[in-house]
Amino acid sequence: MSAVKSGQNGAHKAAIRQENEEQILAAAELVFADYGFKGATTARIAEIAKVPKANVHYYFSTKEALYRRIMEDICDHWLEAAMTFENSSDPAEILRGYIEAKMDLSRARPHGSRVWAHEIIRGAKFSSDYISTTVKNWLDSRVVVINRWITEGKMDQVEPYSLMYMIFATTQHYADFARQIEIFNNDQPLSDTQFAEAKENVVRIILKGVGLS
Amino acid sequence: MSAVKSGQNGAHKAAIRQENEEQILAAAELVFADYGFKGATTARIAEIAKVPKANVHYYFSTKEALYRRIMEDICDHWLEAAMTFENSSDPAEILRGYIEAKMDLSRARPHGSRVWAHEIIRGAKFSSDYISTTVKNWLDSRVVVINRWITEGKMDQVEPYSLMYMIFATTQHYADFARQIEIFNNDQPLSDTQFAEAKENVVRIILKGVGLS
DNA sequence: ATTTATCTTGACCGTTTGGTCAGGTTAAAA
DNA sequence: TTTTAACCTGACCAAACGGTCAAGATAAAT
Repeated sequence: MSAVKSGQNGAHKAAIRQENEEQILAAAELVFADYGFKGATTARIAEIAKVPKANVHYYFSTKEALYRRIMEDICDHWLEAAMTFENSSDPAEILRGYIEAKMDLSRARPHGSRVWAHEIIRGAKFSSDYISTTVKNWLDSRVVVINRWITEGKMDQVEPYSLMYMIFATTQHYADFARQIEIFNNDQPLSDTQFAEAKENVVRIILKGVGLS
Repeated sequence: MSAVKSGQNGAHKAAIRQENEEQILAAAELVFADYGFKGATTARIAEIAKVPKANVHYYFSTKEALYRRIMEDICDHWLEAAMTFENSSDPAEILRGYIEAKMDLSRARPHGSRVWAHEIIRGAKFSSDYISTTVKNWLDSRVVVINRWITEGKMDQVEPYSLMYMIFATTQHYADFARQIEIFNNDQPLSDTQFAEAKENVVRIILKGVGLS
């Protein structure tokens, strides 16, 4: 018997596998977030996941396989946030919704954002395909939407890419540079209230900045 | 004789030392920018600097000493840009000048920005003192200036920290995420013209966003 | 009860790591 | 010219690295 109870038909084994994989994935996300792919060590991941190092390699054949799996999970979550950027309805509400979704993602999964940051800073060696296809297609279609809003006179004539980069940068900054923000905030992580206010400030400045308020 | 000629009084030796140190420092900045402190290797630094690995340790006793030196140089350059944020004259011009100075810094020294990003993402293990003293003091004094502008009715009532974080994030994004931007730009680095336009767009959105245009 | 498939892990392997060092070269000082 | 101080580097080392493996433990299937 273990902490995970057996229902029937090998449910116990399946549960053990799931629990171990989750523990290893969570540990890996943290370690990759701190050190990037090259700097991270499987020994440290095993230590945090509280399993022997050999067990990490039992569930994930190589460090690279584990890293790719982490990247997939991160991309899935990013896509979820991206979905909030629809092309119907009111521009201000759409932009607000997307900025808030990205801010919330930075708050809920800060490690994921930091892994992504490492990946891009180093030159997107593992993810350039994903960026040049999935992400680029998504971005280009949003650019079309923004340009339509501009043509329709709904907002200022801003360069859509510059605007999107500003949104990417600012929202992810609250995850990637959380430690710096914490130091400026008298060594205290932003409280839920402070974060909610930051979110509102970001939305307000950007919306007004592009003539949407 | 070597490529570096002797003037007199040990000038040759001094010149050799300077040239080697510069070559090692340039290589180290690049490698630390790619991999962070832990992921970087002295062998790779030596390879890029085109000196034997033992020579790297002759000029810089340890990898950590080399890293600290790089961080010092980065901080010096950041301080230069920070100086453009004066507390006299027109708010719009001051903010514009600072944003442009930070964008130019991202363009001129992208590796430095990426080293800094690694450092903070990992938790500012080497630089928390510098941030909590020099940088925090500078930031807090700028916050006072911005609050004065607000009191004087010169700009909107924006939370100064949120604004500064937005400027940090957006300007540094053009260095740290240059590879991602390059992919979006059809695998071409931003040209000087594109970069100048991006700079102007950032300035325009932020200035208007805080009611300064 | 026995077999089978999965899970577990200490010990180990070849390679890479940061760092050392002895012995050599070069150029400035005496 | 001789001495001295600085520079150079191949060879080396202990520790840490990603990954392997054989032998054992556990639980599902027969």
